Order: sequence, then C-alpha cells, then structure tokens
Amino acid sequence: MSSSSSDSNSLLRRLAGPSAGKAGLDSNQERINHIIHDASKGGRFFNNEVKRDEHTTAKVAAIQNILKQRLENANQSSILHSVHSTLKNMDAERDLSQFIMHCDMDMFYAAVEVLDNPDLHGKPFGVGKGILTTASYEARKYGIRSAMPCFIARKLCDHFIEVPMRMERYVDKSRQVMDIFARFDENMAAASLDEAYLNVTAYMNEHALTPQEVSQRLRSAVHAETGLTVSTGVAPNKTLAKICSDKNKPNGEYTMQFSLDAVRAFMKDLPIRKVPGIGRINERLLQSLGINACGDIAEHLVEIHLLRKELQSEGLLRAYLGIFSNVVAPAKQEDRKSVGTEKTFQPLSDSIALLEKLHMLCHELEADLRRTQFKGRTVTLKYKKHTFENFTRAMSVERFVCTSEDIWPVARGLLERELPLTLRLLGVRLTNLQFVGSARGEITQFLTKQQQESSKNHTPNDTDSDVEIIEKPVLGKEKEIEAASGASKDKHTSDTLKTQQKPFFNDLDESGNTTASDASKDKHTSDTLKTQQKPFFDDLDESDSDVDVFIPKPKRKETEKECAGTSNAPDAPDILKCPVCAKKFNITGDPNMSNDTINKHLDDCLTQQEIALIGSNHTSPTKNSYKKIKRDPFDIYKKA
DNA sequence: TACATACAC
DNA sequence: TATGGTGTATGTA
Repeated sequence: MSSSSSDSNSLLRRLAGPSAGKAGLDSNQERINHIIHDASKGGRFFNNEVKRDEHTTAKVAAIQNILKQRLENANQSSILHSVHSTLKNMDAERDLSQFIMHCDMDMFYAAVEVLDNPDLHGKPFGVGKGILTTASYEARKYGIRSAMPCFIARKLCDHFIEVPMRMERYVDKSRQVMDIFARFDENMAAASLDEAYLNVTAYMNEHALTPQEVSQRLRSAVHAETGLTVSTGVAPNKTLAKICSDKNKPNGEYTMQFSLDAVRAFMKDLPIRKVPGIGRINERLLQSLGINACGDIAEHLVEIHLLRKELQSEGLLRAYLGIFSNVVAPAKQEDRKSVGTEKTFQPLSDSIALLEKLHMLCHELEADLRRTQFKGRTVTLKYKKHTFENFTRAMSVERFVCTSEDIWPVARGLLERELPLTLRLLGVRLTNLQFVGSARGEITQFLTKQQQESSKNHTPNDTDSDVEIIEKPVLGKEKEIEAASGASKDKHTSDTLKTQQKPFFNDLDESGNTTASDASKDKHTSDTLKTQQKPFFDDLDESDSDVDVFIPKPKRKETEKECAGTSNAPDAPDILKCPVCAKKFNITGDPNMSNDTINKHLDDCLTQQEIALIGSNHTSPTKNSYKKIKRDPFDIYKKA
C-alpha cells in the first residue's frame, strides 16, 4: 500500500538517527541509512525498532482520526478566540531584559582525546566502547554519530578508530571549563559536563560589553586556557540561547536580536525539531498536521487546541512565540526526584541468576542513596526482555527506605511474580524521595569520620569539590562539578542530577548535571542518547568502589565545620567500628589503613549480609498483594 | 499509585 | 555477533 514506502522510510530514518536528512534525503544520507539498515537487519534490536516504528505510525493515524472527529463538533471561532487570548497572556510575559548565554563545548569527549593525543586530529574516531558517546567531526562525515554501536561505525568507515572513554579526564576538563564560565556568571547553571547556561546581563553592564564581545571573551578564554573550543548562543531566554548555540557549531557563536520582531522572525522558519523537548515522535505527529516550522503553528491553532493533551499545546504556543524561562540557577540537590541504577547484560533466563543481579543492583542503589542522602517510598523495577521490550513494575511501601535490606525484598517480589523471563537488562529505582540531608545514621557517621580522617591526609590543593555526604552550601558551579566527580569515581555510575530540560513550560526550570554527555549534538545527531558507556561485565569487582564515592576530595573548612556539627564524636577516637559487623579499625595507628581498606570492608560486609538473605525465603513485605498476572503490554494503537 | 512513553544528555 | 545509563515530565487509568 501507499503507506509501506513511507513506513520503510521512517524506519530507515529511525535507525539512522533523527533529523538525518529532511524531506528528500540526499543520496549520501540515503546510502548511509541503507548501510545501517543492512547491518542491523534481522537482529532483535532491529525487529523491536520495526515494531516501534509501526506503533508510531499507528499512533499518528489514530491521532489524525481523533482530530477529524473533534473537528466535526468543534466551534472553531470560539476555539480561536480562546487560543488567541492564551497567546496574548503569554506574550505579556515576554521579557527581553536578560541576556542568557548557552555554552556548549564542541564534541567534548572527542576534543579532550585530541588534546591528549594530537595524532587523532582530523581522523574519524569515536569515544566509547561498544556504543559511541561522541564521534569526531571527521567521523560524522561518514554518518557516524553518538549512540551508534561501534560495529556499525566500522561498517560506515573502514578506518574508523575506537577510543576508550576516560571519564575522570573529562570531569577534570569540565571543571576547568566551568570555572571559566563562572567568571562570567557566578550563578551559572551547569547542564552537563559540557553545557552551561549563564545570565551575562550583569557582566555586560559591569564591563560595558555587547553580548558578542562577551561571547568572544569567553570563547577565547576557554580556548586559551583549556585548548578546547566552545560554541555559544545568546538570547532572551534559555531555550532560545540553546538553539542559538547550535547555529554556528562548531567553534561559533550566534547572538539573537533582542526585539520582538526579531524573535518572531527567528521562530518563523525554525524547524520544530530544533526546539528542545520536541523529539522524533512529536516531530512526526506535527508533520502529519502540516507543521514543520514553528511559524506553521500559527495556521494550526484550532487543531493544536483540539489535540492539546496529545501535543502539549502550551509548549507549542511558546515555541511559536519564542517565550521560555530566563531563570538561570543551579539545581538544588533536594529537588531530585529519583535515584536509580540499571545494567545491561547478555540475555539471561536463569531465575536465580537474575535475582542475584537484581540483588547486586539493590546494593548499588543503597550506596547511591547514601551518597546522595535520600530515602524513598516507591521502588520501581525495570526490566528489558531479550527482545528489547521494556517494562516497569512499582510498589510503594509505608515508610521511607534507603537500605538494600529494605529495598531488596520489594524489588525481588516485583521481579519474582514476573518470572520466568529472558532478560538483557535489570534496573531498580527509588522515587517519592525524602532528602535526609544532615540526618545521619550509623553508617553515615562511620563514613563521616573517615572523611575527617582522610582530609587530614590529603593534599590541601584540591580545594574543589567535596563529598556528597556533606551537605554544603551551594556555590553554584561547584555543586555541579562535585556531582560530576562523584560520577566518575563510581566507575561510570553517575549518580548526579541530570539536566532535565523541561520541555517547554519553564518557569523555575533548572539544570542538573553531569553524567555522560557529549557535545555532539549537531544537526544530524540530535537524537543522541549520549552514552555513558559502561563496560558491562568488565569487573564487578571494581564496582565495589561504589563506596569510593564517600572518599572526600576535602574541602577543608566546610567539611570540618559540617562534621563538627553532625558527628557525635568530636573527640573522635582512633578506633572506628564497622556498623555492620562491629569490627574495629585502628585508623591512626595502622600505617596500612586507608579509606580503601575501610570502604572495601564495609562493602564486603554489606554484601555478605545481603547474600545471606537470598537463600532465605520470602521476606517480601507485601507478598500476598502480588497479583499472579502476567500480561503483555496493552497497545491501544495495535490494529486488530 | 502504577505504568508507559517521550525526551535529554 | 552486535544497540547504554541516569533522570525528569506527563497522560491515563
């Protein structure tokens, strides 16, 4: 049928990554898409993508039907009246008084690698193992993009070079870069390792500079001091600034005109897909209505209103007007909404083995919760079948929990009732959080003492960043980096807040940070699931070092101040007692004693305790409430 | 509250 | 041969 060719096109695009070629795919892109298609064909991943693409196609058709029906009963002029009134109200919020800059490092991870190994310059290479997090610009010419598996990159370019990730190095460079950004706005908000929002209004006034001059000053400072390049965008709000920073990437800048007419003109021809929050699916939905650029929204106000739930109409209206949040502030720790961890592995059917993996995850989650100082009431199990289908199962408990001992029985119950399964991923996440901040349990006190100890032994020059366990005053940028360094230590498990680019509707929108990200979002890679590549099986050993995260990069004063206030043993004895097994450590007398030793012990100790639980039967708190139902996901769009 | 989907990085 | 991990928002039931 007529749809088959368009289905196949959308599938090719899906596999190749979004916005890879608009309309009439250029022939090179078409060739690339076919190579990717052929390399993927037949695999389980591919088959799942086919299914998802069909699902999207059906969804688009379903929504068009809904629209048709609603149009029949609609009073168009009254709708138009109401929408125009909404637009008018939004327009009243328009604020052109703030100069917001978005800074976006160019192919950050890859650029750092070139810096350290100039031989890579001009070569097609990517950073990551298994899955790419970043591709060099040379590699991008071959259609290689972030989130692409390496075996496909090699098919696209036979001399493609794979470079392993060195997270610590990126974190280190990021810290340098963010320090420079902070000179232009001390309240800057880091959005990830390689992105930040700044309000440069005050800086401009103080130094009597134009936005362009600030951009130049910032960009040359970054280049001179780090050897890296950054692209910037300046606009009246964060979303527009972000769009602008992409405009002349790499190593470019763009400043929007600060007038109502200029903003409107800018939005008019801007492809909707460029608006953060509008992804592949919404792009297809909107295209099916004839909306390609933000300016097209004006001619479809009735449709948008009739589909306001389905299309997030407020965001679209904002995109049309170019009105978004201009509030720049670093994210607050206590605003976090969830903490979780997940792992991919080779397809596994053995129920005992799956439960063991889940158990380890609970253990890791406990460490993450301790580090971030949260408890929570809702445990969510996530699993992905070997077919790549995703599922979540959740259960809430009465009290706030944070230990593996409490989380594991719940998670186990959630998984057990689904077994048997063949899975390739398991994850566990805690929501309904409560920030416990300075409330400290035994273990926390135990670890806090280590910080005090270790800070005595640390070189005083790493004054940056400190430990999560210490609640410290938020100094803007510092907090971001701190989280980032936590992420790196943890092998790859970043805890850390992530930026949530609030799709539209921003008000007090903030930024989180860290984890993997790379700068590689240029036009054709906008889809990007930036990988924070975890070498899966590598070594479960090292992941013991979860606890490493407790080891401070001491910030003397604050650490001591905090600890003095919260530790109940200011006259700290030289003996630390393990809160789990009560083993004693002589921390001052033993020259071999280190954080590692203590952390290792603690982790082992916790692990042993947990393993003891595996064999024991059902401690599941809510066992009787488990429904013995196994179901496939209900798909409202699936055709009969 | 439970679950799926979409999105960002 | 082969496609990641962490987190947020939102609609729906």
